[in-house]
Amino acid sequence: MSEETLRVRFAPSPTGYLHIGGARTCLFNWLYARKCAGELILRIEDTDLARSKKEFLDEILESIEWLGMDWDQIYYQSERFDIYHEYAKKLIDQGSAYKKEGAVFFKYNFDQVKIDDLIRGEIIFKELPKNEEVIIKSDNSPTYNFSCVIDDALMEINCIIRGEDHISNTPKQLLMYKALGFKTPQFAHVPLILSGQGGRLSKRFGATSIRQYRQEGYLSESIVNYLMLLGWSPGENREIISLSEAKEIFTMKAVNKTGAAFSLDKLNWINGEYIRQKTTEDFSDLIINYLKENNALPESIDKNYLNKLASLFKERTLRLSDLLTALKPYLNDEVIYSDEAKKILDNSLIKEVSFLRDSLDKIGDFNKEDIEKTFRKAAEDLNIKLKILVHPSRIALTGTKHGPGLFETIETLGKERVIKRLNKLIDYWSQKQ
RNA sequence: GACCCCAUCGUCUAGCCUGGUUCAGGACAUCGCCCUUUCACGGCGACGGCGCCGGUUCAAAUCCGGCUGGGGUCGCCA
Repeated sequence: MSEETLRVRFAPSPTGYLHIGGARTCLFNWLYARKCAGELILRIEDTDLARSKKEFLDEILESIEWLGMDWDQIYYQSERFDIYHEYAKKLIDQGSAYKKEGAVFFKYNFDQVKIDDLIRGEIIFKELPKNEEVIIKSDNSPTYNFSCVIDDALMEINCIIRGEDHISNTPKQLLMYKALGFKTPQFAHVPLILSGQGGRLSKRFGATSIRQYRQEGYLSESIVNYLMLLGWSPGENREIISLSEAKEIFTMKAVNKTGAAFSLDKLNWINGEYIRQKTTEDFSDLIINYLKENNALPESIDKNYLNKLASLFKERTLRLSDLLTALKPYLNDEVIYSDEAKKILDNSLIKEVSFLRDSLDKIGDFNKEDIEKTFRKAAEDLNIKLKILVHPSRIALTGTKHGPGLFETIETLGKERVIKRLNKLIDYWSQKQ
């Protein structure tokens, strides 16, 4: 006796972009399928012809792949209307369904309906709000609950992994399985993702599509990792885990029953972790692509320079989008002093900074070690603390109070830019007097 | 309202199935200290939780019941 092959499915509706919740449902399906050497079927539920759009479909497929998942088969419900009609007729013929007002209604009686749920155990419904359900609408298209049952049965899905919001759909679907004589599948209703406030995610959250997170500079590894942690735990106090590792140790039993609130803070932290794990070269490539996508990469900037920026910012970047502003002084000629920075500039140091500028100008090989030596020597000669030179210099060069180590920053920017910017600060002070 | 699901730090969770080894472990966030030219990283530390009431038991976060609270569903949407 051979074990039955696991067959699961993810069934998105192309009436919107792939959102966080859908992505996680897909993820659990994928993890379970891969862990059990089963098959993942992608079923596009495009029965609502008016609202389904190619644009959404493309985005959904693209996002699934971008996240690092794949599928074994794909079906489109819009191509299967004949099949649904055939089974509706069967139900009518056997007296379980009837036509009314141009639609087909499935009628049912029951004592109780039992759901075999891998995550929640047995769920028993003793009452349902209705005793009939539309299965074919008056425009001849099937309803969700009907096409879903027919397809899950025909595609031999033996474990249905979906959101908890579908629990209440399950009894009527099970009744249809029974009426049609189909073998009933197992279920796994995964908890919902809630907004930070505890409510439904999609309703109060703006940024819910995977595409949007991608545009904001989140890495696919981070999103997948975070989504896995929402409702599942790899154990051993692990927080950072890759898809390929997770698919080895995933179990449905370890999936929680409780809804989980989405935390941008934690996602940001995970994204930072993945960025820090990148090699400088990889991070540099990421930056290049991101800047290009946002038309923020001047042509004069070369790869070598970007590698240096990557190493400067790897430890201090949470999202690639943060770089859009942080990198401005490095990519553009103009430096704008922030309001916060201007306060430090109240104290004019024309003499000291001029001296520093002249000292720096004399350095032959502009490297951070010699730059630091020059700074220390200048401070000593001027009989002031190093800080007194460091803070205004940083502002002169980048416009802000914060940033990477100053000496590395100076080396990266190069002598020409540095001298020019120090002169600009000196001018700024002169004009204030 | 009816039906269904759920309940450990502010948030995500480990522990719960197989009660004692847990005056509950980790992570994010917050706060403090260290490192340091700033920010960040890193290190160290603090804060903070088993919703409530009963029951079972020598013993309950762990088992049972009720209550309360939160969530979901009640569309010819999916």
